[in-house]
Parts: sequence; C-alpha cells; structure tokens
Amino acid sequence: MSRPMPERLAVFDLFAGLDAAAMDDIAAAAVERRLDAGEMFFLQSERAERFFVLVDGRVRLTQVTPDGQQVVVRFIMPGEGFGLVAVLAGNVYPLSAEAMDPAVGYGWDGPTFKTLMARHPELATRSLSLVAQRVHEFQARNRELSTERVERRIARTLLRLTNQSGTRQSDGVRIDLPLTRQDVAEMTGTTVYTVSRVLAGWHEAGIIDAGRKRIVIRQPHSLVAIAEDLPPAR
Amino acid sequence: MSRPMPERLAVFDLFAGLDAAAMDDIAAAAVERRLDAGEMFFLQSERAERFFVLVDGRVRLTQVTPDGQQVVVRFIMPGEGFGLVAVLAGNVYPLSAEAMDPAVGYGWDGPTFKTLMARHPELATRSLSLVAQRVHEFQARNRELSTERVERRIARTLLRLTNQSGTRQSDGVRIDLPLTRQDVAEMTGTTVYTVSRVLAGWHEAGIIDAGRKRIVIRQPHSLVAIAEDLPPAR
DNA sequence: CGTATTTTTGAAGCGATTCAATGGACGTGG
DNA sequence: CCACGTCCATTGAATCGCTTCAAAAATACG
Repeated sequence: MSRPMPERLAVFDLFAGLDAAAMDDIAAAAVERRLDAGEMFFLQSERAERFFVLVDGRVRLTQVTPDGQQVVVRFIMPGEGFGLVAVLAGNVYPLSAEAMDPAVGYGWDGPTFKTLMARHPELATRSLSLVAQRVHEFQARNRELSTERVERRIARTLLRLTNQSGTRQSDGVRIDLPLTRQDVAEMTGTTVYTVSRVLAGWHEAGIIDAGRKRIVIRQPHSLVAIAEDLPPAR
Repeated sequence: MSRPMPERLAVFDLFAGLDAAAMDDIAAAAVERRLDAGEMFFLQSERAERFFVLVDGRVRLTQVTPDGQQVVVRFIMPGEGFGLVAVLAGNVYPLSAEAMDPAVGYGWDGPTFKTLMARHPELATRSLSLVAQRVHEFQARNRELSTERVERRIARTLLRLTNQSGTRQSDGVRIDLPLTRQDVAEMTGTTVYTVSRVLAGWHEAGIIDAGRKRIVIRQPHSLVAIAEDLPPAR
C-alpha cells in the first residue's frame, strides 16, 4: 500500500486530459495494491468502497448467479478501470475481480473520488464518458444474447478478445489470455460442450487453431463473416 | 419549444438535491418538446445531440438489430431520463424513442449540459449515479439472458414492469402499459408464440389474467417463485 | 359490420443442452 | 526423464426447450 507515481496515471483513459496539478492531487489520494495470481481485488456482494485502475497484469471479472452459475463478465487489461460503477452507485460489488497474473492496481474510495471530481470537473466528464461506454457495451451484448445464435456469439466474443489482447503471429492472431473453453462458455452464455464443438468445427475449416487454453485466429475475415452472418464464401 | 417551469424539475431523479438557484440555471437551458402518440423523440443512428427527461406520457425505447430484428429495450415513465448516455458519450443514439401517448419532455444538448455540470458538481455526481444504475440494470439483464430460460425471463420482465407501472386493482396488480405479446417477446428475447403459450399456462394456473394488450398479475408471489425458481407450492 | 390487428394453437424440426465417458495436455515428484 | 495425477478438451447419444410456419380464433375499431 504505497503511493503511486503521478506520471503513470497519465496513460489511463480515466485521467486523460488532466493537467499536472490535477494529476498530483489525484495520485496523492490513490492507494496502490499488489496481488498475486489468483488473489481477489474484491468479492461479489461486498460493500463497494473502492475502485481500481489496473496498472499491470490482467483481471478477470466474474459474477455468480443466484442459482450458482458463473458468468465471466469481462477481462480487464492495464489502463482500464473496474469497480467504478458500483462505487459511484454506492452499492455492493455486482461481481468479483480476480488477478489472473501478479497484478498492480491503484485504488480510490467513493468519498475521496467525489471530492476529486468536485475539484476537477474534467474528471467527472471523463468518468461519465467511460461509464456511458460501458452501458453501450452491455447494451450491445444484450442485443446479441437475445437475438443471436451461439455460433455467432462465440465468433463475436473471440473477435472482441482479439481486439482487446491479440498479438500478431506468423500464422494469425493469438488471443493472449489463458482462456479455457469454460471461460468462453461463460462469456457467451452457453456450455463447455457447445464451445468445444464449435471450435472444433472452425478448426476443421482452418479458421482457427486451438489448443489447451490457447486460441489463434488464422482467418479473422471468416470469423467476421460468421459474426455478421455473411455468406461464408466470397 | 417553450421554457419549462423550474419547480417541475425538482421531482426528477437527475436533479434531486440541487438548490433553487441551480435549478433555475438548469431549467433556463432546457427546451420543452411535446409529441403526439407515435411520434419520435429521436431515431436510432441519428447523431445524439439532445437527451430528455420525460415529464408526461410514456416512451418506448426500441432497437433494431443489423439483421432487422426489433428489440424493446425498456419503457420510460415520467421523471426518468433517456438518451443521456448517448449524448455524454458523443455517439449516435443506439435506439429509437417513441411516444406511446401524447408526451412532454425537457431536453438539453451535450455542450450545454457539460457546462451545467461544471457549474454544478452535484449534477455530475447525480448523472454518474444514474448512468451507473443503468449499467447495473443491463448487467442483470445480461446475466438473465445468458443463464435463464424463457419462462423465468418473462416472469422477471412482468415483475419489473409491475414495479415500474403497476396499479393495484381488486383482483391483483395491473400493468399500465398497452403491451402486446410481441412487445413482451422483444423484451425477453423470444417469440410471440412462446409468450402466448407461457401466459396461457399462467392464466390456466390462475397466476395472471390476460387479454388483448392487458396483463393483470393475480398472484405476484407465484410469479416471484417462478422468477427465482423456487418450488411452486409452499 | 367488415376489416385489421392481436392472440392462440398445432405440428414439425432443429439447435443446443445434458450426461457419461474417453482422450489429451501439463506439471510435479520421484 | 519417466510416471502419475489433475485439469482441460472432446465426442456420442438422447432429450428437450424453443422456434418456425401455417392457419384459425378472438378482439378492437372505424
């Protein structure tokens, strides 16, 4: 729990466009937290006191439904924030945040952040844009879930993950997350079995290359075609 | 397009806790818009210039998917805002807003509202809470759509609508919206046929009373039991 | 009344789930 | 470096929930 460097904040979406003085002020109020792989930043249904911006590592956000099913809500990469919505709404955390690797985050509690927003109106505007963007994402995902079939949802999810954390390789784009079929199933609202079958089919067609916790997209355009429901060949 | 009365703003979530001076300032910047039933406040994919707070009437928010399917996102009742997220994010409207009755709304454009937020920090905080709440709703709905069966989703949707616009009657609680089976289907991500069958089953069991564009909940606890997946009898 | 909209119902079909069981990959310790 | 145990992925077969299409019935409305 040490004091973070103000310069490092500048790279984060949430703090874009703030001047040096504001940055100092905000950084002074932050608390650094370092976690090992598998440790939790916070747990679902705890009172939401503090939100974080991820500096290093990766974080998995999961939610457990009342009847015990688990859902992967999203992954957080360095520079992104998590928990902000719950803190601002003054609720409990609606999901759990687990470090997938050794991770470092900066945290602020609600009252502190509100004070900061009052002092720096630009911060409030940025927060709003970010949260608004989050609404868009969820809305899009909602529409997907209610109108699209599983294969398409999986295609979309892989493409999204590719944008978020894909690295080019000689044979395609690799998704840089240790994703199990179970994870993909929990993100798309289906089962491990179906994911396995779908991926097997795509592998057959040469669209992807998949192994244990490893997915490489060999033909992104084919995946886009599936996601957008275009005729496969043209 | 006349000037709204500041006192009327006080009842709205968005402006709760603001003092009279602030209210005057905000009201002075608002534009009133009056629509007949069937007219649109705005259309999906127009540039989002202005958001509204509904003063009177009811508004249906719908979204059309790329492949032409329609989804009912939610209904807006007096006192609620709509379009805020799109305006703050500076995007196009992700959905269309249609007046179901003759409706009255107050509107603000983005730059104006940002200026107002800078002058009244309390307004920024309130906006954030509201948008945050919206995120929660969508997140909950996401979880529903990805893990629950149709019957449960319909039960939940009816309960939600009951909370939003239900009126007590001798024989139960009536949903005060002219809801077609099609509307319910579009809210729950299913088909007219399935909705009809499910409602018929519930009517059979005495849980609801339904007619053309009319649904009355006779046994809310039974519906809750279905929504929560509890054993029906106890 | 006649017409349009909304709702219901039947029957067929399919996509996805479920369960059970096998097969493969990885890490660890001997 | 091999052998073992564990976790992860695959596959087949049975089943089911829901959709789809077609058509009729009910309700509202001018």
